Amino acid sequence: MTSGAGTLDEAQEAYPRIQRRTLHDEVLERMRDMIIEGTLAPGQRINEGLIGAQLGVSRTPLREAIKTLASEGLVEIQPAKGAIVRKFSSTDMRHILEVLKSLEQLGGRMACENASDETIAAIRALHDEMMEQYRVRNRLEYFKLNQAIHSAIVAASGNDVLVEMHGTLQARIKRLRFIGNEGPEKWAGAVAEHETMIESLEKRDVDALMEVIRLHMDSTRLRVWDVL
Amino acid sequence: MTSGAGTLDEAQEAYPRIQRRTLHDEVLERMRDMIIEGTLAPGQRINEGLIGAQLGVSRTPLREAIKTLASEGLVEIQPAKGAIVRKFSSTDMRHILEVLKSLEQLGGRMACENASDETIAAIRALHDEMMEQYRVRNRLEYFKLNQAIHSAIVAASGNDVLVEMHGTLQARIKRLRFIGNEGPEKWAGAVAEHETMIESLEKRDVDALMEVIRLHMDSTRLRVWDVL
DNA sequence: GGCAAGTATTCTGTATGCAGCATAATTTTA
DNA sequence: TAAAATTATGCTGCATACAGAATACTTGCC
Repeated sequence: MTSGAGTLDEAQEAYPRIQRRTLHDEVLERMRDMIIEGTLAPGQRINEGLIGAQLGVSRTPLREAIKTLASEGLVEIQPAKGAIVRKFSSTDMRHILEVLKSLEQLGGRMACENASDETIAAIRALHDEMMEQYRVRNRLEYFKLNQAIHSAIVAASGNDVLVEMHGTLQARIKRLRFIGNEGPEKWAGAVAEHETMIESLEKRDVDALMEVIRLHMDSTRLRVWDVL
Repeated sequence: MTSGAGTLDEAQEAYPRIQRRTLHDEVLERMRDMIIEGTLAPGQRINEGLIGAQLGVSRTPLREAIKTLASEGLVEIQPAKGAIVRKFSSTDMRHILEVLKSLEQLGGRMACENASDETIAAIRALHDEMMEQYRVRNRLEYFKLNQAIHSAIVAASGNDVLVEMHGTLQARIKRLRFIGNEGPEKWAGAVAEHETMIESLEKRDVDALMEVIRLHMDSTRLRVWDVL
C-alpha cells in the first residue's frame, strides 16, 4: 500500500483531490456558524424562505441542512411548525459536560499513551500561542485556540470516532462557553487549568491529566452556570 | 407546575399528545432498519428513485432522511454520485468499541450511583427474559433484549446526552454485532458476561461493573473480528 | 477481439409549485 | 369591551420539473 507504482499516489499527495461541495454542505457550515455566533439566537424560529433568500439558495438544500443540524442537536424540528435553534437548559449543560469530560479523559489517556512527541509539541505550540492571545486580551482568538487545543488533544488519541463525537458535543456548547468565560477572574482560572493540562500531557502523566480535565470540566460548568 | 388546574395535565397523561410524524421521520426509521437488517448491504449504493418508489415516497423526504443517516454515520455521501451504506473497517470497529466502552462505563457508574431499585429491577427483568430466549435459542429476540439491556443501563444514568451518543454508536455496529455472535461458544461467553454485569449492578459494585464492561467490550471486539 | 471515443441514459442536485396546517388579523356577538 | 368565531395570510411538507454530472452503452478503429 505504501507507494507502489507511485505516480498516482504522489500526484494525489501533491494535488489533493478537489472535493465537490454541494450547497447542502455550504449551507450547513454557514448555519452552524450563524448559530454559534448568535446570529441565529437560541429559541429563534428558522424561516426557510427568509434564510434561503439571505444565503441565496433555494429551500431544498437548506431544508436538508436543517435536518442535519437537527441530527447534530443544534436545532429542534417541530413538524408543520418549523425548526427552532435549540435552547439548552442547565440540565442539558450538565449532561453535555459530563459526557464531554468522559470523552476528553479518554482522549487524554490515549494521547499520553499513543501520541508522538511531535504531536504533543504541536499542542504545546497552540497553547503558547493561546497564552499570547490571553496576554493581549484578544478574547476571540484566545477562544478559538482554546477550542483547538481541546480538539487537538482528543485528535492525538488517534481515534476518529472519538474526535467526531467530541466535535458534535463541543459544537453544542461552543456559544455558551464563549459567553461564559467573560469575567477576568473566570478567564484566569481557565488559563491556569490549561497550563496544567499541557504540562501533564508533556510528562505523559495520565493521572494528573485525568484530574485536571475533571477539574477543568467541572469548573467550566460553574463558569457557564449564570449564562443560563 | 405540578398539576395546577389539573384537567389539562390529566388529559395529557391519559391521552398523550399524538405527535405528527413526517415522512422524513418515517423514512429515516425504515432505512435505519433496512441497513441493520442488511436489506441495504454495506457498500451498496442507494438509488433514490428506486428506494423512494419502494417506500412509496418522493425523493424529497428520502433525501432528507439520507442526510440524517449520513450525520449518524450509517451512510456516506459522495457528491454527484450518491449515498452508499457505510462499510466499517476493523479500525473503525476498534474505535467505535473503544468509545462505546467508555460511554457504557460512564453510564454504568452513574447508574450505580443514581438509579432507583425499581429501575435496576426492570433491567434484571430484561436480563431474565433474555436468558429465557437464550435457553430456547431464539437468537433474534435474544439479540434485541441484549441491546435493550445495554441501552437500559445507560438510560439508568439519567443522562439524556449520554443515551443519545450511545444510541448513535450502538446503531453503527448493531448489524456486525448480530452477525458476530453466531458461534455457540461466542454466544455463551457473551451471556456469562451479561450475568456478571447484572449482578454487579444490583450490588451497585462500581469497580466490578467497570471491569466486566471492559471485558465485555474487549471480547465483543474479538467476537466480531472475523466478520470483517 | 480489444480498446477508445463518442453517444445515450440514468441519477443526482437544485429549484419551483401546490396543498394543508398554523397562526395572525378581523369581524361578529354577547 | 372582551371573548369567540371566522377569515386571511404565511409557512411548512411534499411532489415534481429541469439541468448537469456520472455511468453505461454503442460504434468505429486498430
